[in-house]
Amino acid sequence: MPRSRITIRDVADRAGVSHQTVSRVINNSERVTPETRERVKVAIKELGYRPSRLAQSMVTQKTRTIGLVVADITNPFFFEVARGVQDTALAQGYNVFVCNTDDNPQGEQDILTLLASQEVDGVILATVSSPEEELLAFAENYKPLVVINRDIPHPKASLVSVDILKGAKLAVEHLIERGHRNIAMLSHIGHKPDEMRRVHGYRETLLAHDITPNEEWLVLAPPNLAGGYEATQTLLKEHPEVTAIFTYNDLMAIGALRSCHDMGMRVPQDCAVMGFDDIKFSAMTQPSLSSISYDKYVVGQKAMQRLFEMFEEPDFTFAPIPLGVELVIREST
Amino acid sequence: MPRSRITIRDVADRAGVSHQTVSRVINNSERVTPETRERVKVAIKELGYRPSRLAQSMVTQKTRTIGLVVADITNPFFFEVARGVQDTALAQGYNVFVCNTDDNPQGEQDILTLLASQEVDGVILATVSSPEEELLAFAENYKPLVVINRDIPHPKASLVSVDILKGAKLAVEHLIERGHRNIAMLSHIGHKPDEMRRVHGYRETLLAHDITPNEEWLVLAPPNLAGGYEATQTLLKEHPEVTAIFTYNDLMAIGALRSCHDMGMRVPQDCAVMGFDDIKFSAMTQPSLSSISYDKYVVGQKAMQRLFEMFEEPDFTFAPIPLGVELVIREST
DNA sequence: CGCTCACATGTGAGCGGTAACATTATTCTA
DNA sequence: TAGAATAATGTTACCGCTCACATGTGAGCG
Repeated sequence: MPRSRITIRDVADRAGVSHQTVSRVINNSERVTPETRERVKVAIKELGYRPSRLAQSMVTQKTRTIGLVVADITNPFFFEVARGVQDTALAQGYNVFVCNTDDNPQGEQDILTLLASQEVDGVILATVSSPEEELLAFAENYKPLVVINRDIPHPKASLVSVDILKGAKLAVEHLIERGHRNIAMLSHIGHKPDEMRRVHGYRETLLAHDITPNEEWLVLAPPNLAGGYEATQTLLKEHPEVTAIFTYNDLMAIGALRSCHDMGMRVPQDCAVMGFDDIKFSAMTQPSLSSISYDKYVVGQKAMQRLFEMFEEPDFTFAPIPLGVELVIREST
Repeated sequence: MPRSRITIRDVADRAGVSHQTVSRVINNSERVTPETRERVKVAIKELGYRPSRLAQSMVTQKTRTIGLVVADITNPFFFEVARGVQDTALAQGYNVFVCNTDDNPQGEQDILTLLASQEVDGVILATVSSPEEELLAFAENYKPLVVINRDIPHPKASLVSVDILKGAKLAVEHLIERGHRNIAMLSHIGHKPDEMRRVHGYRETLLAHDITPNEEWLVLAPPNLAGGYEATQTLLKEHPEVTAIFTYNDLMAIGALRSCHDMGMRVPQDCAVMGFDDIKFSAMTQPSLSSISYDKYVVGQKAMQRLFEMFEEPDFTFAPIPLGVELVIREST
C-alpha cells in the first residue's frame, strides 16, 4: 500500500502514448485525438493517477496558493474576512495559508518571509502593524499584494478599503443626536491614535458639533473583550461624567457592556455604547449593540478577486476598491 | 527587478564551492569545514539567496505543510483550536491550510482530495460529518491523520478527544442539582442524536436521576447563534413546562439567552441556560453563561504535536490523547 | 615510503512535471 | 504523384533541489 507514486510516465506506458500526450490531456488543452484522449483518461482512472502539484508548480512557478495575513484569527472580524477569502480561493482551486501576527510587527515580518519561502502566488494583508517601508519592499520585489484597510502608496499593491472614516462619523453623530456630549472613545492600544481613521472621525465629528474632544476620554486598550471590559471600568470610575462610549470594535463594546452592568449602570440610560464591525454576536447581546456594519465576507471576497485580477495583469495598477458602511441602531444607544 | 531566481548554483559559484556543499550548509548538517561554511553563508547573504521550498519538497517528498479541516472557522470553538494548531506548526516551520467544510460531507471529501493533491504531510480533522469509511480509506492510503473528538478505529489515525460525555453529565447534573427536572436540550441538526456523546450524557444523567428523557424536549437546530435563538423560541412556546436548557455549544446558548429575554423570561429564574465549550464571549454575556470548559487552544496544540510524532514514527500506533473538562458556573444557572 | 582510512568536497542522476522543438503521419496542392 | 503544409505525437532538456556515490587530500601506520 505504500506503493510509490504513480507518475505521468506510468500513465503514458499504460495508455501506450508518450508522457507528453498525457500532460496534454490533463491540461486538457492542445490537439489530441479524441480517441487518444479517451485512452489516456481510462489509464488515468485505472491507475488512480493524480498529477503532482509540486512538480507542476516547480516548472510553472505557480503554486496556486496564497497567503492571508491577519492580526488574530480569533477576532470575529478577521474570520469572516477569512471565510470570504477562502471560499473565493477554493472555488478556483487555490489554497490559503492563514497566518496570525498578533499585531506584532516582527511576527509580521517573519510571516511574510515564511510565505515568501513557501512561494505563494500572492498575499492578502489585513493587519495594520508592520512598518510601511517593509511592506513596500515586499510589494516591490515580490508578489501581488492586496492590502485591506490600509493605504500603501505603491503601484504594485492593491487596496480594499472600508470607509472607516465615514463609519466613525456616523457612529459619533448618532451619539450626538441622542443628546450625548461627553463621548469617550476606546481605541486600539497597538496603534497611534493620530493614525487611526476611527479616531479622526471621532474628533472631527465632535469638532463639527462644537464639542472639544477631551483627550482624557480617549483610552487605549487591547482590542478584545477583556480590553474593553477593563478600559471601561477605569474610564467610568475616573470620568463619571462620560455618558457614551464609542469603541474600536464590537469586541471591546461587548466588554464595555458587561463592564457597565457590573458597575450597576444601565445601558443606554446611564451610558450608551457604540461598537464597530457589527459582528454576529452584537445582535444577541443584552442589550443588543448598536454598531457600524459592513459586509466582512465581501471584504475577503473582493480582496481575493482582486488578487486573481492581479495574477492576470501583473503590471497594471488597479484602483482601490471602496466599501460602504452602515449605521445599525440597536438597544445600546 | 524581476531578476530570475537565485539558485543554489549561483551561491556555489560565488563561494567557489559545489552546489552540494551549499546544500550541506543550508541543511546545516554533514561535515563541512567551518571556514567553508562561513564562506558559503557569506555568499548566501550577499546574494539574498533563499532555498526554494518547492524544489526541496519535490525531492524530499515533504512539504512542511499540513491541512486542518474544520466545520466552520467562524465558530469560536474552531478558531481557538486553529490557533493552537497554527502556532505549534509555525514554531517548527510548518504552514497550515485551513479548510472549512460547513458540515457538508461532500465538501469534506472534496477538501480531503484537494489537500491530498496539495501534498500536505498530514491532516488534522476537526469535524464530524464525513462518512467513516472514507476517512478510513484516507488514513489507509495516505498520510498521518489526527482526528479531534471522534473515534476512528484505525491504527494510522490518531485521536485527540475531549471528554464530552463527562462534560454533558456535569452540565445536566448541575441543572438537576439546581432543582430542575424539565430539562430540554438543543443539539446539532447535522448529526444523529443517537451518535452524539452530548446527547448520551444528557439522557444517561437524567435516567440516573430517575427522570425519563422527554424526546419532545430534544430540539435539533443549526449550531450557531440564530439556530439557538429560534430553537428556543419554538421550544418554549410549545413546552412552557421546560425550566432549563442544555445546549450543544455556547453559540446556541447565547442565542437562547437572547431568546428568553425577548420572550420576557428571566434567566435563570424562569429558565436556566447551560452551554458547552466555554468560549470567551460566555463570560461577557448578560447574564453570563454557565458552560463546560476545556482548553481549546491546547486541543489544537496537542493535535499538532501528535502529528509531529507521527511524522517521526509513521508506523507506530499512538494512544488517544484524552483531555478533561470542567464545569464553570456563572449567572445563567 | 607506500598503504589505508577518514573526512571534505564534487559529480551525476532524478524527483514529476511542462516547454520547446523534432518527428512522423496525413492531407492537400500543383 | 512529388512536395509542402498541417495535425498528432514523441524526444529532450530543465525547473532547483537532495541523494548516492565518486574523487581528492592529508594523516596515521607499519
